[in-house]
Amino acid sequence: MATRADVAKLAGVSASTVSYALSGERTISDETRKKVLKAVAQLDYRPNFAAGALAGGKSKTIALVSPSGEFGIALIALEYINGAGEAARARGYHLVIWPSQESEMTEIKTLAKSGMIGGVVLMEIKLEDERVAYLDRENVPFSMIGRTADSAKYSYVDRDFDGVADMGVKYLKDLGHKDIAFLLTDREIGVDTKFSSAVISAAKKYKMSCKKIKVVNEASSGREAFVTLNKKYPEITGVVSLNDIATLGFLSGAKEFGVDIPKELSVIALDTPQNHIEMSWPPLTTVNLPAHEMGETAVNILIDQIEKIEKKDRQQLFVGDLVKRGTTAKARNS
Amino acid sequence: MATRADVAKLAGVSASTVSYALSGERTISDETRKKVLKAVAQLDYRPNFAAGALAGGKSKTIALVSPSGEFGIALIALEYINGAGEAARARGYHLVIWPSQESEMTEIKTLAKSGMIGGVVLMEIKLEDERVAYLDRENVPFSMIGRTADSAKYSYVDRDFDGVADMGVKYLKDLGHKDIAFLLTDREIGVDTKFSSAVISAAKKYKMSCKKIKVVNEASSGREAFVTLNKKYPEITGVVSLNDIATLGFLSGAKEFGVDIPKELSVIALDTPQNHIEMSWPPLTTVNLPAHEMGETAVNILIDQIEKIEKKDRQQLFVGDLVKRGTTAKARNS
DNA sequence: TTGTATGCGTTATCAG
DNA sequence: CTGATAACGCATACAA
Repeated sequence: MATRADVAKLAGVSASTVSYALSGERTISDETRKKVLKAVAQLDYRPNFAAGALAGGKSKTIALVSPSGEFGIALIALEYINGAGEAARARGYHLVIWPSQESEMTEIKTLAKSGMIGGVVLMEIKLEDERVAYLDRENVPFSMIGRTADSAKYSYVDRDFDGVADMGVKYLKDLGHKDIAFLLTDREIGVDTKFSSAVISAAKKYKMSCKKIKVVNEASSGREAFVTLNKKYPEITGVVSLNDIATLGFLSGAKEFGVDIPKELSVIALDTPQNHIEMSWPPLTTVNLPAHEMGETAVNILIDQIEKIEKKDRQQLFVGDLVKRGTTAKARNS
Repeated sequence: MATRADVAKLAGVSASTVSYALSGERTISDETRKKVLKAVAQLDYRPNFAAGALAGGKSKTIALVSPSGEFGIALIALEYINGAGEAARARGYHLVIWPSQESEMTEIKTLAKSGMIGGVVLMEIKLEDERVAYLDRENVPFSMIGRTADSAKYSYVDRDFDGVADMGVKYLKDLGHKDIAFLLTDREIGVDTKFSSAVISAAKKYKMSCKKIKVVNEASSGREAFVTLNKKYPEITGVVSLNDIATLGFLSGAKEFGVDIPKELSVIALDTPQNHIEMSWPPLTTVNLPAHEMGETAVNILIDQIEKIEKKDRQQLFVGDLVKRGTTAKARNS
């Protein structure tokens, strides 16, 4: 394995020159740089991460604390992970996966002190999150996918809840719907609360009536939601769902009871994976979450922070795209 | 951050003694060990990975080359990843994620030469895989999730195709089914071929007739498969599916055409994620793939190899569990 | 613009 | 059983 010394010898320069030529930390004549780069290519030299981390005191490795993975979040999680991994590599960093059941503090501590981690990306953020407090206190650079209640001073990417809800609800409004319902889990965590009020205020903005139906992350629950809706709220013509599995059950329930989607009832699912493929018939109209891009961004703002690059956008909100498929149509009464 | 030297000083021993006390690479008196461990605890000392890798020449970091992620594999992939990550950590290793679009050789080379990788876990193995050949040639320890055509000499975990097919088909037989069909994608890669012949021979073993229906990974395709089946093969009472998305479409098609599942037709899906949650109504009977455990095992056999621990089981095949839910019942004609 | 020297925290090789 | 001491490959302050 070629080392920096080998490169130096071949290029006829000193070892440190090679370092600087590669890192750009000081000015180098064009001629020397060319010699160095040529030698690098010839020897197929790749810098040794461990040595770099040890000598420089800073590691070019980022840890991503990943959730253990229920089904629902799993798909999205992988998009985040791949996005983060790609962004890291693009900037010369490594991305370590740290599967963590809970907010295991010992894990986080080992991480922070292993000397091989330059920063941390956190997922599954709670409104009050002790991991955040700890990393902040220990001066470990970190960014979040999601955010705490007191996120003002931290770096994060998150969904733009209002934007997402608005996009979905407005589309129904444009199709002439006036009475809608929304399906949502009720897990007492930030996401649910935020989506709930976002949908409600979007409906209010467009002067639509809006009922909330609670579901859990299962098809059977979505089916029951349909039964409830069908019985209790016959006036409703449009449904916004925030759980794609329950949505599948909902569609299935409609089919079972002979209600035609989208002719009699429109359904739109929010917050679905970007590479959502057609899991239902008719295929579901969705507002996708750009998870891949969010993962990338989370890493990029973290690296900016590590490398002390000043950027304004240390907090970014994402909406995603409305993908019109087969479950939405003009309101039956419009 | 406490270093080994600090520990040595506090414990009143030499630096190297601390190393050996921790690694167990040479015999240490009980008394000294206790002193050392106490000092370690007091200072909350955590070894520095980078220094270890640099000095020892061997890194306690494993890279997992992860697929970019279509929907179909994504779920399973996350289970693999988390399993692998946990196993790695349990043995004092780190798991780096290396998202890789194709079998990008440059990526693999960077990896192998970065000096921070002690071994590699490969996913999405092709029958002929140049990454495998390269790692073998370069003497980089690796294990595979999946296997090449010439896998005899390598370490891997894989599904037991025959076992999985047998489990599913036998269950249908036990329910009195005699004429079955199976849904399968046809991507010209190892998995499809192996599952295809495994199902066919299981059917033959149990003296059942068996038709093959090709699908792609979409609900609409599953729906069409139902239409085909309904028209062309009315005698069939049981269906084995190897694609859970298409299966959803299949169920939906049955509902649309008023065919009762499971009374008139049984459906069982093979090779689904272990934490498969109820995506359909009625909930799908499945044979799960123990992906989490497979990820763990892939890492464990790799570490055995790295640490030159002799084990027989460097190749392991997995079947998984039959989970009986609501889409299977006694054959209508039995 | 470039070269020299030192140290990062370990592991491994010597001695004792 | 234990203690010195030399690498490991690189970054960086310092000298030229």
